[in-house]
Amino acid sequence: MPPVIRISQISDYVDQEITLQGWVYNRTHKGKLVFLLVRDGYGFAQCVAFKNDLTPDLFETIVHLPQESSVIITGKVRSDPRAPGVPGGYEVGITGLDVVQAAGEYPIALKEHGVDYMLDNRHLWIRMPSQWAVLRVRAVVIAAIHEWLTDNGFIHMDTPILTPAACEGTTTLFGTKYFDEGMAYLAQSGQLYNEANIFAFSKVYCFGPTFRAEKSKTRRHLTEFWMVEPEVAFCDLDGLMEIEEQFVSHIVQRAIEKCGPELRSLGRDLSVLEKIKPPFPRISYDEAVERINAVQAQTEDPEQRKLLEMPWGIDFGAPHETCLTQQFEKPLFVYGYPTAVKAFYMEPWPGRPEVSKSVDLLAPEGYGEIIGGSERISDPELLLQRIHDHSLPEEAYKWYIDLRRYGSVPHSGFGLGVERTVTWICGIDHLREAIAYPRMINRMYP
RNA sequence: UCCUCGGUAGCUCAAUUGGCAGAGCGACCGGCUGUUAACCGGUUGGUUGUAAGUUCGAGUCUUACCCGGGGAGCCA
Repeated sequence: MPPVIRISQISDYVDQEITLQGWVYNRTHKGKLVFLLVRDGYGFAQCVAFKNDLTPDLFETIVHLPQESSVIITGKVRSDPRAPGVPGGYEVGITGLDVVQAAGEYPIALKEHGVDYMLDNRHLWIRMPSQWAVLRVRAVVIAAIHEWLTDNGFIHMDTPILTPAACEGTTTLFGTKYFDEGMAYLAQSGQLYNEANIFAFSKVYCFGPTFRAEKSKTRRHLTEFWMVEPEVAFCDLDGLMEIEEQFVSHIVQRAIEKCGPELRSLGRDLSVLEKIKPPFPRISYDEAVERINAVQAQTEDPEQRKLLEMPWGIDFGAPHETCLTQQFEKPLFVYGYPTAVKAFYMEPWPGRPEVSKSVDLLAPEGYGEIIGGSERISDPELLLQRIHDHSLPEEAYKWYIDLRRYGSVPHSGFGLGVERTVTWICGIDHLREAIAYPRMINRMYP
């Protein structure tokens, strides 16, 4: 048997005999020839069977091969610009074919389907080129995250998933009974543990699933999503923004480098992504409010005008983020949010206690927030006061306050949402396609 | 939780004023040597989301409920 190759490497095997192990994605029957679009996990390649080249039995088998049948194909690779696939441009002239299994009638025809139907068949949907491509990009994004952080002195620390209470005391949590200790809650952030970890390791990050029991029903929310949270000792807000822009640029450039065919197959314009390099524009919350108000003043549509209303002091909604990010080609830093709309642990702006040393990173093209971060309070007295102001149980935060007693330093950190980042890089319009098995308010199957 | 749109064949959708339940795709059979979700001919396919009501007659009108899409809020 000729060597088994990966379709992603097919261009290295022109004019050579090869073997493909894969599945029949599509079959087109043209009388005396049959086109099979075969996928092997690494790509999609057209294989062509001519009646004159094969035994009558084998040709008849190929003519009737059901979609998604598993096959082992031998043949010769040739370059042909007509051949579709990922990457396209090469096809295999079939000389032999073994059917591993002839598939039963497949639920997903290569036609239009509704979202609900596709999500019910998510375990099969991930085989299709668009979903396959997005999930390949996701894997590269995750690898790039680990790569950049490791190369830049960060150590990966795992933080607990079962936690005793709300870390930020804001969002709704999933609870479960925990033996005789009362309730445990699924983590919504590893940040507070990260803050403990930096005093041992200086630069750390956690990476894991995050759970929010909010009844959000939008294209930007999942109840279970993945977040990477770096935290850095001796780092202020400016230092944090420098890290973030280097980090995000690396992720995007790696995606272009390693997933060009996948991104192109999704219809993504790579020249847009190639511009994602430091420095990123930085504007204050104050300026952002002014910019939104300026756009709002020129908006004719009364409905849109109402959505863009933006008095100083409120947090951005989706329409505000869209309005801002459409003004820039690169991701946009907005820093200095009102203290009142942010978490209790954020350092106040010097001389402006109503503003916090916080910064969000908004992805361009209307994709919106992919990072939330801040400099953390380092003074123990101020931290204690904030805990009281937010009516949080002091006893539960004893260990966290300890961190400010024993060698406190200015420190900062952020959280990057993996699915939002993948959604933006891929240019798709819904978060649910950026994870293999999305968990949403009314979906837990499959 | 709120606003809004929808639920008819395996899938995507039609069905005029309340008057015979239709098409495309899929599947199956046949034809075709360059298809890109091929195309052409034929066959197959129905508890119209559930329950009640109005009516000679309901996919269509009324009420309640269930399920889903899009948006808002909240956030990554």
